[in-house]
Amino acid sequence: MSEKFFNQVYDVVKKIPYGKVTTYGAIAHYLGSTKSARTVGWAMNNSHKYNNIPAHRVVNRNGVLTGKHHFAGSNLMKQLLENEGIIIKNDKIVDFDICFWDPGKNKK
DNA sequence: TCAGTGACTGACC
DNA sequence: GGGTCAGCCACTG
Repeated sequence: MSEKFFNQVYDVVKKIPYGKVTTYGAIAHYLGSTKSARTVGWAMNNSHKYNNIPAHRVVNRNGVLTGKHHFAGSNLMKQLLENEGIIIKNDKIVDFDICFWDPGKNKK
């Protein structure tokens, strides 16, 4: 089923620990193909209808908050991340290398 | 049904 | 080192 891909994306995002972030590519790679990152993005686009998806913890490979415009406020995504101890500067995660969380590392 | 689009990424020139 | 192209999957008109 195609919705399984979405379900897996949501499942991974929900497993992101507090104070950690991941990338579309990491999720896509975890699900099979790094090139499926677009679909991950589309899944996040649909995630707004779910209130248990921490989409603010998902950024692109540069650590840039590319999806912040999809939140209620442009600074909401930044505020949520900073609230978790993540430093944001110019819509970009400063200590991205430290905050990065790889889904594969958490694989059961 | 076909074509276009999207919160992306990697490879190529 | 920067711009362009193609691939991925799902949704919409």
